[in-house]
Amino acid sequence: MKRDRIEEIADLLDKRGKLTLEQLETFFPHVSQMTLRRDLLQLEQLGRIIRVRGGAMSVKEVQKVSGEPYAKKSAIHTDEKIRIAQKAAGLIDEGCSLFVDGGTTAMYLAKEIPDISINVFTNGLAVAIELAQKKNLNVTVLGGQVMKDNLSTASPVAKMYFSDTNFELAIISASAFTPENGFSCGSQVEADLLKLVRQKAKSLYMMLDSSKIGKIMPYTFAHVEDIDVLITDENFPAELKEKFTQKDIVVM
Amino acid sequence: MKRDRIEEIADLLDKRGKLTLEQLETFFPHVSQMTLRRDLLQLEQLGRIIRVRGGAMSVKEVQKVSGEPYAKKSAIHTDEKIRIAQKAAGLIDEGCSLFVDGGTTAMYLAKEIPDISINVFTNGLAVAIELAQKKNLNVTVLGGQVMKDNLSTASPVAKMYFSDTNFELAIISASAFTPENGFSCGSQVEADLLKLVRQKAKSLYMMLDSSKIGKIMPYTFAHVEDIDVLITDENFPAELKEKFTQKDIVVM
DNA sequence: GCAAAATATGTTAGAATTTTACACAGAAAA
DNA sequence: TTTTCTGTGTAAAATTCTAACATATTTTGC
Repeated sequence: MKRDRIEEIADLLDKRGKLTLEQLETFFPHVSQMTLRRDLLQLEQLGRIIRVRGGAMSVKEVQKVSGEPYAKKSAIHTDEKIRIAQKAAGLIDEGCSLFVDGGTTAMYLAKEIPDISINVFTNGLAVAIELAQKKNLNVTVLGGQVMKDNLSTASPVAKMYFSDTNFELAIISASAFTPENGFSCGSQVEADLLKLVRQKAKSLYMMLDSSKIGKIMPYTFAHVEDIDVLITDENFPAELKEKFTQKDIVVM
Repeated sequence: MKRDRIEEIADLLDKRGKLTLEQLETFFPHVSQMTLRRDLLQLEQLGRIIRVRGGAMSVKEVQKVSGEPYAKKSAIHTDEKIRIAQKAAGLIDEGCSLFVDGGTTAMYLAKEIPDISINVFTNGLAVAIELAQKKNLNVTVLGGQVMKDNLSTASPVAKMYFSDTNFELAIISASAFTPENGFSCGSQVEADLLKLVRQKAKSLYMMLDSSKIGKIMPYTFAHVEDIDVLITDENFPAELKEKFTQKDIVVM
């Protein structure tokens, strides 16, 4: 219930841009002001809002003024991505080793991953930082040249890491998808890395919000039959779902 | 004069991200707090900053993804560290390759590093993200297990990176220093990494704020004679300075 | 299933910040 | 020169925030 309330506050703030504590109290009459304050504090620590005198405002609101590449990108289709991330997080079992990519969807996943004893490998700096907050979790970041647009690393050197590391599960996301061209992204080194991940992981879960369907990016790193589970939102077309389920791929 | 002051405040905020009123007062000792408040109000109305409790933050800063427990830690001895970082940043030439560690002092250095064409290697995630904001600069992050307390990576695997990379200069900082025990830190893998850096770099610059003098941490990674330049603050004891200059080490 | 621990919440007092109001000085305008 | 306006300073008042503790609720470990 706390989690729900905090999500609701974040949504409200994203919608309204700015809210005073007084306003928040009318929205949540059954909890005390202090609780709302504490909720705001948490949201601030998550980086989703900033607290100002009297209340708080959403980070998105601030970003309207000027657009930093990464932050801006992660502002679109927030709700879908969070829901997808929640679904994905539910599939993670204690004790497992998994790979998570460095995209914006993965960032939401990182926030949803429970604080249990698991090993996570990632090429995303922001993802790594988010995961490092959790006590029981072990994070390893892949080294390499930092790509400025999405704050993830990708380099041929990353292969070296994989020679000594193992993970059962990889949860990754794509920038684009069509049935013909498969899952694709905009960077060749990233595609190379993800191909490697695909080969290394026993299971491959793909997160794909429906806004990416029908788009094609230059580098394909996986096809329909390569994945085990597709995690998406309600707007995912039924006829496409067929294509996956026919190949025994779970769509959720 | 009012216009100039307001511009200066805006610039300061863009650089530092966040300032308290108290800090602003030390920057502008000749005007009253109330005047500064009024300045901030104007900047807020212009959309350039956001006023938060205690002070204000630049709009740019809000867009950052940075990790919070880390941010908290970096609040102590801020002013000294910034001054040290500024000195260090002044020593960086265009076109060079350098290594920067992942500590809090390094974080300030990252903010001060000019946006020129250089290659930077680092094991600090927050440092890497900060540097990734700069267009002309090329950042490479060392992979490895993420240490939760300081958001940097350290792993034996990092050595692999060094086989193929070269840098003339390393600017690093220590958690503790005594003349007898040298420069030390709290993590063995980090110490190993820094030793490697020391060997690899042609020049080694050490940032050390005076609060760290006299402390001893478990793992020493460098001694007095290993470094080329020591960058410190005004409170650095004169008798210690002797020890360095005797060995032809520049203290600044 | 129970006890212990951890987490979440409520209540208050006190601290800190911000605002308001008014006074004063100096520059610009009449 | 006088008046007006802008910039500034001072201090009290209003508001917001934090800290501390008490209580409830949930989770965890056995």
